[in-house]
Amino acid sequence: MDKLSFYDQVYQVVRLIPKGRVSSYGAIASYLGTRGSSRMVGYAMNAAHTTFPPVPAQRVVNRNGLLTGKFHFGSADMMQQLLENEGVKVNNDKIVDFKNLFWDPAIELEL
DNA sequence: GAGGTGACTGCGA
DNA sequence: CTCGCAGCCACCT
Repeated sequence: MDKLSFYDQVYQVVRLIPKGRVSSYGAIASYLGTRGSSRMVGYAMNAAHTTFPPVPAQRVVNRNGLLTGKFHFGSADMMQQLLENEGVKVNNDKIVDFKNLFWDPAIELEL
């Protein structure tokens, strides 16, 4: 726990997100016990592409299911392409039926 | 050591 | 309903 940096904790949780599912920054932050630091989760994603194996950051979106960080993938359409490739429908940079595809580690990992 | 940044969130007007 | 502001904390320069 304490041996891993906050980033590493975020990376591991994000990598646990099943294919075809999505999660939110706040959910991950809350699971890590830093609900108030939801920004840090997003910030961690900033370095996600520098880690290996790469973190499926496309599965992580904001509380509204909006692809806020799409621009950080290099191309604005990249994130949407990746999501659709996994079976997640995206419309106007927003995940379709987000609440249904939502994956909360605090609940899923609790079982 | 101190300051600035940020892929968010929640509440208020 | 939409827009704006403040809080939050780890990492970087």
